[in-house]
This record gives sequence, structure tokens and C-alpha cells, in this order.
Amino acid sequence: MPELPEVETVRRTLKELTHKKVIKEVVVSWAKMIKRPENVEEFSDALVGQRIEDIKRRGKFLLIETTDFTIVSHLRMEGRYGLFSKDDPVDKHTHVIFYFEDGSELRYKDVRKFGTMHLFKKGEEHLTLPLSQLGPEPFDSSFTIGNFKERLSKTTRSIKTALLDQKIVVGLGNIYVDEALFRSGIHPERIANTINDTEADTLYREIIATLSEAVEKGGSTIRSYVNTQGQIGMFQLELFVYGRKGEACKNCGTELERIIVGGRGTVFCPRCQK
DNA sequence: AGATCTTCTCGGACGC
DNA sequence: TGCGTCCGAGAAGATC
Repeated sequence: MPELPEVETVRRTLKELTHKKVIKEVVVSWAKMIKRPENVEEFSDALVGQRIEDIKRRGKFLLIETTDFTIVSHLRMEGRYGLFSKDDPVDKHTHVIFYFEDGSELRYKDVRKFGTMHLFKKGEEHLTLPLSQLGPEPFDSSFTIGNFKERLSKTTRSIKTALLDQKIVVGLGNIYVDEALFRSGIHPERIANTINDTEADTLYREIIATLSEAVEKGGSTIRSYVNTQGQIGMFQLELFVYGRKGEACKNCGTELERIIVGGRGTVFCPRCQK
């Protein structure tokens, strides 16, 4: 499931693959994934003749910038982009195809149909949902330890739930939140406002370290994550807890436990995480 | 009234 | 084979 590192990997690949290509036609075969504008034809029509100028990322959202518009795309769990030629058979889970003037096509596939696309006039995408309420980027100077501690001190949710909410910091999903909490020695059910100063310092550092190491490794392959080129990711980041229920903690050997926190499956070490 | 909780989206995987 | 259940990111709506 794409979290920040996977989305960043997709962004980099997609930017190379689609640079300066001009859209000839857009075909949407699953209209419900287009959340803005309400009329799907408006979405398709607006993009005809547009050139792909840049691909950015905000949290787990991809921002596909064209001459005049920005497509805000969220992959949710299973969304994937791939560049194909017209001779490639169209997968049944393909919901949007961007046809380029050079004959190539950018296809969006999504088995679960959870992904979304919003179209904005370029520059207006940050003014409203889905981007307007997002917290700071973990690698940006706007993500400060002071603000992080203040936000934690003001909520009574579990620390895991607080971190999955994209308001304190963006980019963490179920994999990396479990990893960051393990690396910080913090139990996922700890109430956020009970996290002490030292723990918050560690957590802040480990959130950034966990995500940046994963970006370096090109994202995770958990649940057969595939990059934009249709290749299985070269993920090599060592996962300490995610998906390892019942296995031995790599730090102390204790059997890892799985619980539900905020409705999400959660794996942790009962000995290392307090 | 702001924080938190619940519901909804969807189809593959899995268990009986 | 055919049901029923589970899973989950984010937003909207409901509730505290």
C-alpha cells in the first residue's frame, strides 16, 4: 500500500516517463473515481492538449501538473500508473487512460477502485480539500519538533491513530507508523499526550529516518507493490514489525503481537515498546 | 465548537 | 461453489 516512500518512488519514475508529453485524449471508464469536477466529461475535455510539465508530491498525493491544470491523484491501497503502448492489452482494472500525442498512453489501474483524482486549475489545488488540511511534510523545515510536541500534547487519541491522521505530519500509513513506533520504543496504544519530551524527540527523529530510509530504498514491496514501470519494487528496507506477527522481535527475540488500534491491524513488540 | 468516532467506498483473499 | 467476513485511506457526516 503506497505510503510516502512508495508515492515518492512513483513520482520520480512517472516524471521521467511522461516528461513533456502532450495529452491527446483522456478516457475514464470508472467515473466515480473522478471527484472533481463533478462532471467527468469536463475532466477529460479540460486535459486535451495539455502538456505534462511536472509531477510533484504532497503527502501521499501525486500532483500531475500540466500546462494549465493540476491533477491531484491518490493511489489509496492499490492504485498504479504505468506507461504503455496501444498494442499492450488493457488490464480489466484500468480505469483511466491518458493518450499522448506520441502514441504512448499513461494508464491508471486500481483493483479496489479506492483511488481518487481531483482536477484543479494550476495553483488552486492547495486551497481546498483534499490538500488544504494536510500537515507538514516530514522532510520539510515546516515539520518542527516544537510543533510536533505541541500537537501531541493536545490530543487524547492513541499515538498510532494521531500519526495516521495526516494533520500532525503527512506520509505515514499503516506500515511506517508501526515501524517508526517500534524504532522509538513506544507502544502504539499510548495516549499521545502522555508521550514525554524524550520520547517525542526520539519519535520525531525516527519518523523522519524511517521514511527517508524507505525513500532511499525505493519503497516497500509489501502486498506486491509495483512501481510505475510495472516492475516489482527493489525494496530492501528491513521491516521490524509490519507483517511479522508471531515472529521474533529483531531486537529482543520476544514474539511480536498483533492488536487492533483505531481499527487498524497493528504489530508491536510487547517488551521493547512501552 | 472543536475533537473524536462512525460510516462509506470496493473486490480479492480467506474460512467454513 | 457459495456465501459471509475482513481489510483499509481519507472524507463526510454523526456524535461527543
